[in-house]
Amino acid sequence: MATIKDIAKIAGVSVTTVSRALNGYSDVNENTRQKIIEIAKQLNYSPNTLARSLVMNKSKTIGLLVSGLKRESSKDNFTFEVLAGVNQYVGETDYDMILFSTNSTKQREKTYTQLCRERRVDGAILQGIRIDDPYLQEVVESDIPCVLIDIPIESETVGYVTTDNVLGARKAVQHLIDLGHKNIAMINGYEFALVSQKRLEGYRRALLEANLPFYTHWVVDGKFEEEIAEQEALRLLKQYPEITAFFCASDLMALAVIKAVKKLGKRVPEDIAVIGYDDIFLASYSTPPLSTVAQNIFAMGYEAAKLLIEMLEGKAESHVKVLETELKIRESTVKNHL
Amino acid sequence: MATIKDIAKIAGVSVTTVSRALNGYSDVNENTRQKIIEIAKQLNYSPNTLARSLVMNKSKTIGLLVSGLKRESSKDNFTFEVLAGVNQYVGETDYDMILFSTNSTKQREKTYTQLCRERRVDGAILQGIRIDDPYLQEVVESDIPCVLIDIPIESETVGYVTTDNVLGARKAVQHLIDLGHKNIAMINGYEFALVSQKRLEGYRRALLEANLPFYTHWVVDGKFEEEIAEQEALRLLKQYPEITAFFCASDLMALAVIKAVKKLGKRVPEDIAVIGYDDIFLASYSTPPLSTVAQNIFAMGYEAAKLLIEMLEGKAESHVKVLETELKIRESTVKNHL
DNA sequence: CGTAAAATCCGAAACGTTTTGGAAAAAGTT
DNA sequence: AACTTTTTCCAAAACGTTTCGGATTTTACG
Repeated sequence: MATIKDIAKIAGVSVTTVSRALNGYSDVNENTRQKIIEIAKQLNYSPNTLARSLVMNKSKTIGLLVSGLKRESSKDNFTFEVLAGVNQYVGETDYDMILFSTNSTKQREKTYTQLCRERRVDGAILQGIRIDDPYLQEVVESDIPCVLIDIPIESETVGYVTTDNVLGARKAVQHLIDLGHKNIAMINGYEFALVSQKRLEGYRRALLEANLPFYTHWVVDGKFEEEIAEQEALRLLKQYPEITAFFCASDLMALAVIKAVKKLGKRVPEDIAVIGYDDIFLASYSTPPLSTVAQNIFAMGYEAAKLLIEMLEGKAESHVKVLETELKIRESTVKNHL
Repeated sequence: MATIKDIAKIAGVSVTTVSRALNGYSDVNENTRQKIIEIAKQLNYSPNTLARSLVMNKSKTIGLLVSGLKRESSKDNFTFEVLAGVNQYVGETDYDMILFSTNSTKQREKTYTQLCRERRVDGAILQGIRIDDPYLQEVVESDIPCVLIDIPIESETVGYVTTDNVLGARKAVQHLIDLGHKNIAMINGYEFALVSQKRLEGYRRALLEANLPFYTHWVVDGKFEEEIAEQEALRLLKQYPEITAFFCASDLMALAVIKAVKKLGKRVPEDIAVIGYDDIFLASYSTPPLSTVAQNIFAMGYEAAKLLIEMLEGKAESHVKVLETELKIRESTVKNHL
């Protein structure tokens, strides 16, 4: 493979000159520059990024650390959309992206930090890492610039992007209240998931604002799993027949709740209204189509990449970005809506 | 960041020894090795892969070139599953993976080959590249080892993994024939898509084997798009009322066909049977659940990565892998199945 | 004890770039 | 003609690693 040296030899100049010519420095004669470019083209020259990175001490590479890059996670394609968003922005720059999956064998042997340092990534984006993951702390405390998705930690070298989960949940519950519901249960996700805490907060706030009582026994964790959500919904519906609406922390769980409602011979939304969270692809295809709080996950990925690269170039004003959510009203809460 | 030199200085040995100690060579005393390892640990040393790759002339990196890493492609998450599969296998090795998306701005400026050569990937996996993409030829003709997904090109340096699309289609159509259907239309994908050609071939073969006539006007291209598929199905159903079944080259199109059938006031499967291809997530959730030909896309990614790395290590017996498909019979062809 | 063999170590070159600090040549200015 | 300035070029060092070829020390053995 042709190197800068080969070009230099043929052109009869030093490697310095070739390097500077190819990189557009002004201290090389335009004629020799053209000659060099011509030769480079003929030799089909590609710069060796490895060598360049080594001497420049930056790789123009960002690492994307994701958990949940497994088969099952194609249901909610959160990870995929983040990935696509990151990829989109990265593609607009001269950075490349290297993908580390954390549920691999490697993870157990090497920490995220090690992976990043070995590959000399300039920065990293972390997605789907659990808040109690010991390695998370390690990355955050390292000097590797990184931006987190849905985890609000901020420092000199770390930023994050998230959506306003409190507001999102509030809007959802408010929508139910506006429809006249007074007895609204919540199927939450996972106690230690930050988004769950936030969405619970939004649920509570909405009730409070409407002067409705908040019952802790009407809030259950579905662990983001369909089966559990279905069981819990069945239990709640039997135990508290006064419940007329469900707010669920994920669409998948909301779909499970609908299933439960149907099993009891009741109708959605006439008897029980159900609203989800995420706006996964399935939501608009289900029967009835699911009302939900849409997050623009693609945008989260895009903004995360943008933020990270701005941080790397030292031109980030803020280290945090909060995106908007959108209430999508479909027929699981309002019959014949549009 | 600590280097091998720092370790050498502290340990009072040469860099050579440190290198060889850390890499497990046998010509270093076990005591000094332990001392070196200890120091490395204390300095929190991580080897610089860039430097290593530079001198070894291999990067232990594979490139994943995908098209279709865009927002819309989350419907059929083909790309995602391939990615997950590749990632899975790569995670089991000491390789890492760098992701190139071809629908980015960069693509227009740099060819795939350039991207690969600059980043010095050892090999590449190509997914979703159109068969008439001029850059495809370039990669294949370059000396970069690569494996293609669903494109049967084989050479010294290129292999591929695919599923048996002819057989898959044949099984689907045979299933319809077994149910007593004699007038079966096909909604195909895209003329230049290889899978479409193969599936058409399978459709034709199944008809032939059953001594049923093959009408070219009963085969239309839906371009893998829902709207087109729906329109074409409507047109066919009106024009040829004798049609009782549809074989579709993708699940999304099959769902669109079901929509069309319903619009005409007919029932699936009683009046019209519909079978798809892919087994996307949505297929099992639709009403009625969609019969389809399932491809294990995750496995395709996994096998692609495996094949590539075997090729890189020089231990690949064959350069091609053909995976099986599975006929999934649901209620869009057989009422009350199970 | 002397020598052969084995064990342990190391210096230096190499990988392909960028960059620093000038040097040489050309052009401009009195 | 004698300078200054500008333009154009380059040698050498540096980045962090691996590896080749050999040197030195220790051990084994007669």
